[in-house]
Amino acid sequence: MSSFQPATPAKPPRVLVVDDEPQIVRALKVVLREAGFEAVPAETASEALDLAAVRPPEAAIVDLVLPDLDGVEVTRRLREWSEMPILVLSAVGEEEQKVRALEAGADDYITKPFGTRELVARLQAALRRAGRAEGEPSIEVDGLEIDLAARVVRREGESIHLTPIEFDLLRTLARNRGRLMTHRKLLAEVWGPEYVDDIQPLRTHIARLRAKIEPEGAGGPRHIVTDPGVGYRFAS
Amino acid sequence: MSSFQPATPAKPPRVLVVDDEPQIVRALKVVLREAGFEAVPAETASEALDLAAVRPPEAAIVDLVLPDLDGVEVTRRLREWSEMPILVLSAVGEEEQKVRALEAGADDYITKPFGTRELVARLQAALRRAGRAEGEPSIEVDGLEIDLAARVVRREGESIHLTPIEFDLLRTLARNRGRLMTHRKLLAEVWGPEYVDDIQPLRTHIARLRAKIEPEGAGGPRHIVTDPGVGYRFAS
DNA sequence: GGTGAGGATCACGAGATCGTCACAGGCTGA
DNA sequence: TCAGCCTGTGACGATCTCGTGATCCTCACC
Repeated sequence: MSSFQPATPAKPPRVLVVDDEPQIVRALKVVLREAGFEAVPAETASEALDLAAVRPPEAAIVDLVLPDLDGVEVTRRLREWSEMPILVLSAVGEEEQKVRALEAGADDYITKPFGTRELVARLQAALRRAGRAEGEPSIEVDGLEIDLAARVVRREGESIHLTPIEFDLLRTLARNRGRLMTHRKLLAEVWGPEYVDDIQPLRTHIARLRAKIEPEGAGGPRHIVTDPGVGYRFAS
Repeated sequence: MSSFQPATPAKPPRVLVVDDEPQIVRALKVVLREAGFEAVPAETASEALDLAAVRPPEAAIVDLVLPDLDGVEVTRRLREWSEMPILVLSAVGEEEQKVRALEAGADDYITKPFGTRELVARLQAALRRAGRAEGEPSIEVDGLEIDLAARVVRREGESIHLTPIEFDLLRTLARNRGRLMTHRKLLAEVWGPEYVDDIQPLRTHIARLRAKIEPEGAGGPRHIVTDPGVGYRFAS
């Protein structure tokens, strides 16, 4: 997902628009369509979160003021499992709010009234940034070798058979080695956003994965480390 | 890019600051240093482009108005070879300018006057996108290293295990280092707004946190300082 | 020297979370 | 059809986390 060419809109990128003022939603719908996007409207935070979970959009535009949760909270919840660009809209330009939103993981904070061209330009800038992917080298840590492209894992030179879920799990952890991955992030990445609450299967597969890749005699797990109450981490 | 391993980020990320008004440059220098960055100043576009070419910074903050070329042109030229986050500053908030800057490849457009905390928050948001690794800076104070993105805390290079509440507490204090955090503010941030009066649990967790992060033999706590009757402060 | 308020520390227990296991359903290829 | 593999489920004991309340410390003030 990198080229947003209004020219050939085979499948326009979907943008979640969360605002409880109908006229704003309507206006944004028009503006976005003209810019080559498809607006997916939501009036409340919970509706937005549900929509995003069922079918993740390419980006989200969230009003700060909503009937149930505020925009910052929506940002935080989306960020629990998604890296999608999030733009927060607001009538107030208070600095404290901006900092809160940006620290919660928003990509931009736009104060109303805003020009529609500016909005589109900012959205495209955010998408451009998000699209910059990185090549996947193979990873080697401590006798364990993970070839991401070939989908092969070796320990001490000997290849280990992993099931699809096990490999996805390991890949996700290894890509972010050293970094803590929350349960929700792992579940979203491996199973899909609608599974962010199903922790038990995650536990089971972590156990199976450990049985295959962790060295035998060691005291505790060396590669996949548990952070109780938060998630797992692939030790670097 | 793929080089993670901020492992031992003794070197602060460098940020190119391009502005021909000395007082702005000076102010930004202070702000950036406090936020854990090193400012590399340039007064003209050509100087900035040379500096960036010789030793590419992690990000750039560019004023729209410069003696030789304007900020949009600087953005365009940097974008010819670099993906670094670029923030454009300007006194005018005219939409046309914003669109031009963003379309030229700028990551954000900030209108003066701006709050310094907002600027830092936007810079960090842009870096988070760009690198993924160095987004939220890892804070290092006196042998204690807090990697907010990875959710890892190290003392003397050795990683320390913190429980979720302990980490949230430390993160909140560290993000506001130097600033006094009242009991109520800490409680609201870490436990939630409805717990602002439950001071005793806060005390307990501060004690546990200190036991883990404070150096052994020292006289009193060095990192987390008590302000009797008011709150706590993370010493910078 | 006594007193009191605010803070630090500690041990404890309730409750949440984790790892593990056996089992059953579903899918696939022989 | 059947065997083998993959996956999710539910239950269990083990482990960890966190708030509580008691106790101790520190310091200012009388």
